Amino acid sequence: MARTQGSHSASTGPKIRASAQRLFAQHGYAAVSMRQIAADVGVQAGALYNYIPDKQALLFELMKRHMDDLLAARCAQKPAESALAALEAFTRFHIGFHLDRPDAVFIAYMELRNLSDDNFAEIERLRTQYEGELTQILDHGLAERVFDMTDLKVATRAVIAMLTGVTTWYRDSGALSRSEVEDIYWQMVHNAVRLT
Amino acid sequence: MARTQGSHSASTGPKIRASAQRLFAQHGYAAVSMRQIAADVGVQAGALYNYIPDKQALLFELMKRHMDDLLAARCAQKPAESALAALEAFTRFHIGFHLDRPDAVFIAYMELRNLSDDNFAEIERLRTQYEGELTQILDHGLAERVFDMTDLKVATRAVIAMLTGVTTWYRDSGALSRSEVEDIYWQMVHNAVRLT
DNA sequence: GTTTTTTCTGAACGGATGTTCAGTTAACGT
DNA sequence: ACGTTAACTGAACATCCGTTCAGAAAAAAC
Repeated sequence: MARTQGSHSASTGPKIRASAQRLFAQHGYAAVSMRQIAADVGVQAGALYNYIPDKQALLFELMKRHMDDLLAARCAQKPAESALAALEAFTRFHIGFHLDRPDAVFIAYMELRNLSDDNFAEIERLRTQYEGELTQILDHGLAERVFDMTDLKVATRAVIAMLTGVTTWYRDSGALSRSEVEDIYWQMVHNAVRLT
Repeated sequence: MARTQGSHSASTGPKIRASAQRLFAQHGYAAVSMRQIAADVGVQAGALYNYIPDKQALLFELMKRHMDDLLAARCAQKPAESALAALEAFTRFHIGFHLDRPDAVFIAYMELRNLSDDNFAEIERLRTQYEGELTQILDHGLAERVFDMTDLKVATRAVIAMLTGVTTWYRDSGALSRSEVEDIYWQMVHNAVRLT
């Protein structure tokens, strides 16, 4: 046997990424074999190599796409009029974006050590760029005298860690709606950095 | 060849755990082979099985010990006189304990999905127990009217995520001392939950 | 000094791993 | 209708995996 019915490049490529994303998020990059991904797509392992050079490149592409999406979505937001409004918008955006992509988020945070040195550097660059968005907001808030914090960089990381943490426990089937979760986190973020 | 000079059970056991902890933290459980661990200990792979039933048990033992240490160290703290003092003590304790054990912390947060169902349930139980300590403090603060928060459980998780995040960036060789980091985080945690 | 026990080696087990490739077939262009 | 191309199969490659075990040697017991 060889080429199967209804097979074409346009659908297999995305299918591979979708299967890999789900499997990597569930079991981890190192624990998932190319044969498992192929089986999930409905194809033999060799066929994967028509779409990707190797397993490492598949992981990198998933993470790169996720970071590009994140930065693009962030840039698409309309600029806020004040630092306070900007921080609220960032908080709600971050929570919403991350809850929409639990698998991609999981991979982006857990599989950094499985990237080659070059690939890691690229992802880290994008991550730092995103962090910079929040740093800028907090910095503006300092200038406007509406925020107060001892260390700008530490505050940036603390806020992002707190917000990203929502993905470890939130489930759509749970008691709280997304907007309720956003409200709760926004209150805490605001209090954490507000001028008292 | 067979038994080597200076070999004895009392030192090989701890060596295995130490090597496994470092390698698991660095490359991930699934990416580290028993032969790599054995080589790091200075022994052949087969010798490991005099000390552990299998690889899974090795991972579980590392995580179980970490959680037991965490809960024991927490219980050893003297009780605080107020909710505010208790939250400050918890904040400083959590940061200090976690910065002392970067490898163990990394494993405890990253390798949960590589635990068997039974082992996962046990670790999860201990993690929930630790979370409960913070929930209790926040609850007392609500009763004392010094804290205010919309959702007790969400606040617990948000604070823990923020505090644990320190392990992802802090280095002893960096610009900030540990007590400076503790001060900064304590200020943010306090503000996040204080009554306004 | 001899025997017993503990600790480890080295080889082996069946199976899984990422990746390559010649060959086969479906889909497409004309 | 026919030739070309794109998509995939299935087998093979060398290498690694976790785990077992008979046997050897060092340490401990007597």
